[in-house]
Amino acid sequence: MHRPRKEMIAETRAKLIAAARQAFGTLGYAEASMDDFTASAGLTRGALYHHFGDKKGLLQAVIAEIDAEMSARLKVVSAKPDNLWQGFVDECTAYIEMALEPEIQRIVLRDGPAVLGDPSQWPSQSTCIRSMTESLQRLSDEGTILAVDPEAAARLVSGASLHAAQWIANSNDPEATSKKAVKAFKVLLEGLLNLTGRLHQPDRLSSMHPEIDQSPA
Amino acid sequence: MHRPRKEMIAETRAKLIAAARQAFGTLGYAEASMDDFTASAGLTRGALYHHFGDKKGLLQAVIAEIDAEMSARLKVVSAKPDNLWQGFVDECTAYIEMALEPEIQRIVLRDGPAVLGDPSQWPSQSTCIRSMTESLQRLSDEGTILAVDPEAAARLVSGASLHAAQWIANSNDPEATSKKAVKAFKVLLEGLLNLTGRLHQPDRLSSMHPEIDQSPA
DNA sequence: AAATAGATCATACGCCGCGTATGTCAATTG
DNA sequence: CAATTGACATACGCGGCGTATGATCTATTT
Repeated sequence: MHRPRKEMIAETRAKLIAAARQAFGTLGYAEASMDDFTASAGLTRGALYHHFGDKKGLLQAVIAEIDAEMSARLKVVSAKPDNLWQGFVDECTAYIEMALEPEIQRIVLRDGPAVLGDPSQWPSQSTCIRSMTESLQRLSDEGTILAVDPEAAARLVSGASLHAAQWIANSNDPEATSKKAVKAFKVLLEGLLNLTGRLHQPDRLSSMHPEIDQSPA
Repeated sequence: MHRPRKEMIAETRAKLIAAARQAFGTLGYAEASMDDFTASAGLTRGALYHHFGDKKGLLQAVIAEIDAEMSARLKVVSAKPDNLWQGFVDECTAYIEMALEPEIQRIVLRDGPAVLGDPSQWPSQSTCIRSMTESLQRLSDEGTILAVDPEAAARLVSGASLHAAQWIANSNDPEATSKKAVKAFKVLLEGLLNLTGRLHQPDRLSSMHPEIDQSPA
């Protein structure tokens, strides 16, 4: 039987990825010593070079894993409501909230781009963008939003979301900052809505961030 | 006379910053050898450590220089038109165009955050944000835009701009991508406008990107 | 004016981390 | 059962960084 063999290999890969993810997330890519975190997985750099080629390869694998998780979470969130627009809004909210997590900030948003180049080029990041793009495409077909290029809108919205998240996460008063960011984000998103003949529909966005106070300034 | 003395020191600092800026911009921070680029400036690492403490310190100085240039360019652009909104739009345009420059992408947008942490924390990046924030504050006072927190809006808009710029710069077809991005950006920005009683004013944004076709899809 | 102090920069040393080349053992294959 | 391949560990060398030390020059002090 050649099963335990394959399983051992998969386990080795998984252990390396897990150890690297931990090290990259806490120390950062540059400060994480390959000798150290491979040892913490009960292995050596030999295994690392065999499976991933080099340190960058491991980072790619770690990011791919994280991005797959993010994408899965987004898909669940956006598919939940029957209202498409609400699904999109929830997706944006979830996106911001994920970008608040230190591990994602550090590995995906900071070290990733520096080491692997612009995220819009990786297959992984495209997954999240594609998810958001599809949501916008459906909204466009439905007539809910104006006729803009869905991918372009997705990238702008995700860019705004990510910056908002980093701003919030590194703020002295994350609560207050979050309130301000969400309100402004709400206004920007309303720019996408097709309002012909129905000027203001604030309720559409009322559940952007349920846990946060939405009362006007 | 103790003038040449001061001048020599300033010149040394300037030479180090220039050499580092060149190396960081082309090779990237991690690949840039301190021995190499100090030598290219006719100096050694001794001078570097004396003036800037370490490699990070030099990066900070380089970024401060670049950011000062960016801020100056933005101030000029935004002050030119008599129309405040037009000034803001021009400022956004200039922001995107600067973010297309490889040196700024590499040093300020990718390596900077990875090495120095989130940009919203550095004094430098705040300069650009503050400039945009002030523009939005005036527009808010004027009643041209809705009452949102100016800093929040500035950060969202700059985030969207930066992502758009990176997307464009790394695209296979930058021309086409730019068209799509600008149109979507236009729609989002219109979300900020206070449209009470005057629903559509597309001409307000007509000069977002004069060199690029603005015709509808 | 001689001496002292402090600043500017170069030189020299050691450490650590990465990449590669090599070795070893187990598992698969015929 | 011999041969081969794959999975990992070990060993070596190189380069980069940081620091400690040294040399030179300038500005003050008396």
